[in-house]
Amino acid sequence: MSDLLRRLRARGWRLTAQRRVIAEVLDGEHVHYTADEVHARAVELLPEISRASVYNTLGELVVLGEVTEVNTDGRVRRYDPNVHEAHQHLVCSDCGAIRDVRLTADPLKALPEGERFGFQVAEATVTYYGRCPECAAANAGPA
Amino acid sequence: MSDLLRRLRARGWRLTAQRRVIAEVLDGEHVHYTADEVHARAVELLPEISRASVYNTLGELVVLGEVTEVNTDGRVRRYDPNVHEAHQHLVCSDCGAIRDVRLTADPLKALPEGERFGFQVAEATVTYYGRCPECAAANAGPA
DNA sequence: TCCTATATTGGACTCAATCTAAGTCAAGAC
DNA sequence: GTCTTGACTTAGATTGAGTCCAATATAGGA
Ligand SMILES: [Mn+2]
Ligand SMILES: [Mn+2]
Ligand SMILES: [Zn+2]
Ligand SMILES: [Zn+2]
Repeated sequence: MSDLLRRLRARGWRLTAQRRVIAEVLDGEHVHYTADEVHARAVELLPEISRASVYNTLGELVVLGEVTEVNTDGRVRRYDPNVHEAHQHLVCSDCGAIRDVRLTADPLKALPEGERFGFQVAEATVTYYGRCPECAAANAGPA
Repeated sequence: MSDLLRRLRARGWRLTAQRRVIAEVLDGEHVHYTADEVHARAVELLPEISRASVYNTLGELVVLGEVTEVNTDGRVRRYDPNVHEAHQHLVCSDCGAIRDVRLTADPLKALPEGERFGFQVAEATVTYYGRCPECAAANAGPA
């Protein structure tokens, strides 16, 4: 993701080894890692990288709009580098697996003016929940 | 919410002072309290009630389908007693205020078969984000 | 009233996330 | 190429929501 690094450079970012490694971990589509998962993968490439740097860098990437925070389980936050293609998420209610999905209708259209209460509505996130094929195969009954 | 209490009784629940008080706090529509907010309000009515009882009871109410968990900020979980009317949430990105909203289209309809990846999709949650009128009035610029 | 299965309690514990203070180094200036 | 400096990184402490548990209390049936 030297594309990302180039953009960050243009924004006046100091290109440190830690930031390079985090950008490399976040390279690839359809990735939704937690901060600790990013850290674990970053450590493979740069053993001394600290958790704080991972949190700092992820937070800055979110502010810059290069990554978005996703929370599908109400517990851990995940980081999604796929900001170029508008998409929503489909989550397995058993195992937590996450898939990117593209909708055929704009969710903002489903919120009528009379239900906006004077808000300047800017964004909608939609999360679908269901059982994935693997979990359905592994277990016929409920979780 | 003696309606709720009656239903819980029918389910074999013991009616303790703590559970009565929690049910009373959750009475009323359009309420989205955190566990600690429920606890703070419950303490007004029953000073010795513990945080553990609030968490236990909220968890049981969720399992029984009498309350739903809502997470709009990726941090704290909130508890929503409005399970009788299907609705979604509109959240102020400045102050976190939450409004219940009713949609004109079923969000499940917007997820085509080709984007379901074999999942048995059961549910969708939609959250809208924007600035509420109060925050817009208080501050013209961004947060 | 008594009994006991069930509920409550305080406090310790977990874990993600944030903060702190001291040390490090990228990159612009020369 | 070397110097300088403030932005960056680090390990460890701290916070705060949420969980767990052994001891204690009690709802409600016998
Ligand atoms: Mn995604
Ligand atoms: Mn609600
Ligand atoms: Zn699954
Ligand atoms: Zn607001």
